Amino acid sequence: MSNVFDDIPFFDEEPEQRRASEPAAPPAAGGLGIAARAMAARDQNRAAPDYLSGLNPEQREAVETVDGPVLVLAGAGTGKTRVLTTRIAHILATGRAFPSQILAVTFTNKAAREMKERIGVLVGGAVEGMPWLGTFHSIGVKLLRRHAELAGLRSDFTILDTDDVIRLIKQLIQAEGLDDKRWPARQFAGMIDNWKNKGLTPKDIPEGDARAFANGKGRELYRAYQDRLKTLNACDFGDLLLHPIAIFRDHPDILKEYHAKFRYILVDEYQDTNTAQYMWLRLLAQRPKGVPQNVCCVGDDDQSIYGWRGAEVDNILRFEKDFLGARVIKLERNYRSTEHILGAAGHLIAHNEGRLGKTLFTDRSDPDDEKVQVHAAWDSEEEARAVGEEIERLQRGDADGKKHALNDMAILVRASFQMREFEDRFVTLGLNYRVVGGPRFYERLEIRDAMAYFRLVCQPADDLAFERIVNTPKRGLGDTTVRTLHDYARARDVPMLAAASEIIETDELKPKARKALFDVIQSFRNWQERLEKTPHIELAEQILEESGYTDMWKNDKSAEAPGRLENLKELIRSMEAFESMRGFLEHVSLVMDAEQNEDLDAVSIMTLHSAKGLEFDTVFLPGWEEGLFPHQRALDEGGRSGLEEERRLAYVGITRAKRRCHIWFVSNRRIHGLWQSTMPSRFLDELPAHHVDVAASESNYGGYGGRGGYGQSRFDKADPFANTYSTPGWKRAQANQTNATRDNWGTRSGHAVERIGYGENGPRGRTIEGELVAKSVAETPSQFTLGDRVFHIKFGNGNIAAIEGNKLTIDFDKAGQKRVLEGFVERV
DNA sequence: GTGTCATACGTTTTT
DNA sequence: CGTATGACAC
Repeated sequence: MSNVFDDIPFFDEEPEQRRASEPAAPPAAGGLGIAARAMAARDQNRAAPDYLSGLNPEQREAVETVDGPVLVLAGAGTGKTRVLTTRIAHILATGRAFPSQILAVTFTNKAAREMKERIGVLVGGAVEGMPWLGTFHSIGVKLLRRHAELAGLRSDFTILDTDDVIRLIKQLIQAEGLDDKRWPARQFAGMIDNWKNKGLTPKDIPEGDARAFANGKGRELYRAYQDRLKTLNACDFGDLLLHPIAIFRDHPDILKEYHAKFRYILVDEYQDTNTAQYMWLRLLAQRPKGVPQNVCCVGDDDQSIYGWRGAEVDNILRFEKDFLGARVIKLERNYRSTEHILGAAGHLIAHNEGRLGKTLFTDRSDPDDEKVQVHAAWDSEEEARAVGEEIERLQRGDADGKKHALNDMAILVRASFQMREFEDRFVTLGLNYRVVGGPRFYERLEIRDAMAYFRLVCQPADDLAFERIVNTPKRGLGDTTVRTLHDYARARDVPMLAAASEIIETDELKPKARKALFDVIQSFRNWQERLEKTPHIELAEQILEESGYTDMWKNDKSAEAPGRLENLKELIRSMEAFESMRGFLEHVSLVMDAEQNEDLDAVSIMTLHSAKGLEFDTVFLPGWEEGLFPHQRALDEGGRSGLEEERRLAYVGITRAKRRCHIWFVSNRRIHGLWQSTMPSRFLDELPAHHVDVAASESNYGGYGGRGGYGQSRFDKADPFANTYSTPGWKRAQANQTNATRDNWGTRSGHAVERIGYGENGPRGRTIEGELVAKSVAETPSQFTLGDRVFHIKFGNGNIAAIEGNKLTIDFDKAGQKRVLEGFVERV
């Protein structure tokens, strides 16, 4: 392997120097590089390198099958990240490539960071030497900075975030003379995003799409948007992928250089790739016949939950066709969860069609392991209360004698509005919680303002930044002045800051505005001069001081003002980690998250989507009701595939749990301000009885059980007939319970034994027995008949209009037609 | 330019 | 029902 690298063009500064002074192959030992350290690690034990020990056979195969295409189907909790990082370490240790010759792509910055850290641990020391490990977007930026001119940009282009994009589009819509209320900029931004996810440029978009917006001007508007970006020397997120794709396509010589450069390619979360990312990857990974395609994609089709934003599960299903001779390795040994949790999750996901079909298993089996618990509550308030109680019980340790940390518990919801009820409850309880994934640091008003100042100093052509802060703080440069300036700039095709310098020489503006504008220009000239001389942190402070921005908040007497000032300080502090203001800006445009406080012991509350990749000892999954989960809109707009994605989301939720998983559903939930009667989720029906307990004791089926004061719901207080009322559904349900199958809403299921191992039913094996509860139609006839007059606590009196098993459709006198479980009504 | 009223809307989200 | 955004008046 002596001279194989000689012909490889290097683009990295570091290897470039090395090539000039040293042999091309990675240094054997003693060097400072990551490869050298890895090789040293290998040499210590030639037979079985350290880093390979402790891998199971499949993991080891995935690590050691380094040449040729490999698809690793890694189920939840099967050591996916470990495989990826070890594989990289292996490539380095065996001297197959320099760190800079490995392209490793992730979806989130967090994943990239984690991977870097873990490779560092394996190889010893920090991983400065992996310049091409990052997100699709951060690698896209890197590529684009090098070849910007081929995309009609300068290499110092700015990256716009969604907020900038929307403001820009709004301007364009108005410029077209269109009504921006009828054609919301936000919506069009979404459309552009979707097009770009599919790799479509203005000429490629379907005629129907083009017509659907702005009186048929969709395509022109998209084109105008791209033109505007070019004049602004700016990019949106989609362009970070699309521009490189276009460059690779139009310049085969450049693509060839990268082919030579990237000897090994790895992709994480492959099931989440969209069409544009797929195109990008294929361009880089596919080689002429006979040339090895060393590409390794890792993913899990069962965890594909981003179809709605353009991810194509097909990409993973199609891998073997795209890369002929691909080795497919399944990782099914789970190191995370109990067999009950895996059993429940596996049985649920088996209801999906078109899977690649994995079955997670574990050796660990402990008779003390808790089954997955299904709980019922009357309404969402009681749900929050009961979850809070369970959390406190675990915390105190009365459940199993062990005290559990709040950090090991999480509540995973389908939609963020569900969080509020939990937050309210936890505030009253004084229970620490943390909301993960909410509004982010860099999206805050004051941070965005400050960033706009910095952006404009570094990039004088950034008109969006200019418009944002030209009158913040107030300088008497109102709408009219800005519009005049805007038109002036557009007419001459120059950036607004430059136009401002010109316009103050004319008499187009009123003297007052002219003076104010002059001061702004002077300030920016000043700061720009200091950019190279002054340390960026000092400069940042000076900018915020001299512009009057910090004063603006100091003089603000509102409650948030102190917090905003604190955030600005935090912003300055976070700049310390960067060597220049430009470096910082680049980081922020790509990494919108800020670290959470890990020291505090707190329950995590987050959406199921943001829980992917995480794990907790105890997981609470509230809101398993038809319409919410699966979500009605997913059903309406996505049909069967929409339902399957919801089911995958449920699967993701359950598999986050290591030891305990509590699922909840309620009978009444407030949706859009109105109380709605809700049906238990169909996913509950799809859980295997064998691994699930229906917990009756604590909550008394939403307060209906009436055993002791504990479960008293406000229903009991509100209704004088509560006691008599508490009988029908619940008592019948209890009477119908069989030993193995506890059946919660009065439907007799009858399947006592699970006959088919979870996951063994092939793609078409839809008949799955041993479910928790039989399907909607009950085997026992309803005690009600059509036309019966009934009473419901929330909806009052009504007549039965239809009966399906235990589900009644009732025309209520006041509340209109609703579907409710028969257990919740009483004949009058 | 700021504050107040009216109206619309109401999954999931990274980069 | 609650929030977020926009229009309009002061």
